[in-house]
Amino acid sequence: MAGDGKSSVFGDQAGSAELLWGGRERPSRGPKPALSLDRITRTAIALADIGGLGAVSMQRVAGELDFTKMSLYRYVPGKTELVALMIDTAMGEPPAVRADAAGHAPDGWRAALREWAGQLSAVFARHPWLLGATVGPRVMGPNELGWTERAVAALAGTGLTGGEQLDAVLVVSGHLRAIGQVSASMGVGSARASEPEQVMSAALNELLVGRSDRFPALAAAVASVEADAAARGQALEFGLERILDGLESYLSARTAGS
Amino acid sequence: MAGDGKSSVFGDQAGSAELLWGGRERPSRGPKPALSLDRITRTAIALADIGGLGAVSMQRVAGELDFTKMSLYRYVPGKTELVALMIDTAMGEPPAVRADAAGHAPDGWRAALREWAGQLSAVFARHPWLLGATVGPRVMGPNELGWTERAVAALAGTGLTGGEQLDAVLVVSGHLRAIGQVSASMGVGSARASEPEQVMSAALNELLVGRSDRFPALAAAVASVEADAAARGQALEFGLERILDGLESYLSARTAGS
DNA sequence: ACAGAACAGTGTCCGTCGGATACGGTTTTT
DNA sequence: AAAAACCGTATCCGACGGACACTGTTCTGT
Repeated sequence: MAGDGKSSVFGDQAGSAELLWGGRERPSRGPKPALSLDRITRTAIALADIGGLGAVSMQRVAGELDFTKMSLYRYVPGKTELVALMIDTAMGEPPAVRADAAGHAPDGWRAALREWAGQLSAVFARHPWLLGATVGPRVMGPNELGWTERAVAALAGTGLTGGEQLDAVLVVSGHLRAIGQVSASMGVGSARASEPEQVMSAALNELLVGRSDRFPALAAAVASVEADAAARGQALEFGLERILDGLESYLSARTAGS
Repeated sequence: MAGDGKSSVFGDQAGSAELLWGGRERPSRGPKPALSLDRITRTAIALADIGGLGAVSMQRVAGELDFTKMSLYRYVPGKTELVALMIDTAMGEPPAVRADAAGHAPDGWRAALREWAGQLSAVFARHPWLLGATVGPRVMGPNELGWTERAVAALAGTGLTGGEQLDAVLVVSGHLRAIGQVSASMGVGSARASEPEQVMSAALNELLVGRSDRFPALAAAVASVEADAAARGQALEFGLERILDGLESYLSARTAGS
């Protein structure tokens, strides 16, 4: 395993890597394929957008295309690889970022990163299953890598080291994922909510009834949210701005010190 | 669905809520149960710790206990509820936090939150499947709620509004989850790594070979990490401190302004 | 032109999964 | 002692991911 010729950090996931990055030229012999990788992937994404990742099965995808289940395996080695393709396709090409001659964002790293976060957040909102699909080790595709590139590029001119740039991007994307998590809970149950805090506090509130003695701080916080309507709907922005604040103060402390 | 008598944000998850929070008194008639909810849950956790959530199936858990698969359904309504129990049990009781008479942490909110993060991070390291199990809407159990209570309590005396407290806790826990994600990738593939950045840059490096023109900023950042050994192993702390910095600067700006 | 190689899609089979149902044995209440 | 309640088991089901053998189609080398 670790001693074979083609050593790679990808391990058993070479199939995904090849499919995501490889050219896949058509063989010149045999009948023309009636399906295409792209069509399969997009059909699977459409199913996932409606019913979640659980609604995506080989037979359902094939059925949607009026084909047999096994025909899909001519295009995709297995479901794992299909999901990998779904992820990268659903991410889409990262939006182009404005940059000056030096490759830096004209409005500064903070605005660039903020815009990047908003766009990525919109992707998560459009494809909620992405949050569940991107847990655990996997191979990044070109689009996903492109998104990361954009974020790192926004931080490139700031004086942050390479490792710090990666770490910072991880913090921001982690926050977006966290927000996406609770946003994905929206519309579940009887209390229709439209904002993350509402979901959180609605769910928490029900649990906390009659138990505020066990969870006093939490009960107080939830009660405060329920009372103060103006405090709602800011979870994404609040967290993001706090992270950006933290980066900014770190940067100014660093430039002042050195 | 939304109009039935017992309206609840839990929707179809009443079973989990009852199992997690309800007393579950033994019925007085019939033979004594040979199993216990706790034994089943702990067996399932042990399986998940070794082979991930995918290694947990009803028959495997039952087999481990030398029982039939269906016997488990006397204790648990379904697998969803079993996983909910696994989550809350694996989280464990939140560690007690030192507090003074007013309920505030003696070393300040920053130290308290930092310690909380370290402890929660250790839980995620011990049970990596928790990251994958806690995606999507679900009912929080008493332990999970207890962890949240501790974090909110640490922020209770800071001047943050209730909603901001919840948001801040969400940011920190989101960061821990993000770190846990890439830490869970460790040991996959041939490159044995022990720190998040190493995993990230090792996986990224392999993809970036010969493609640095398409991803210049990323390639530069990764190269910098590979070169600078001292920059490694700080992902958790770096991100956490940045978040705490951001909260601190927000707090000082607020108290200065009002 | 023609044979054979390389390919595409199908039909059938297997093991595993979560779960429903029906049943016999056990313990307590009346 | 009878009846009710409960425990664990056996059997069955549909859906899942996937292996394999097979027929039909298309291109290539002679």
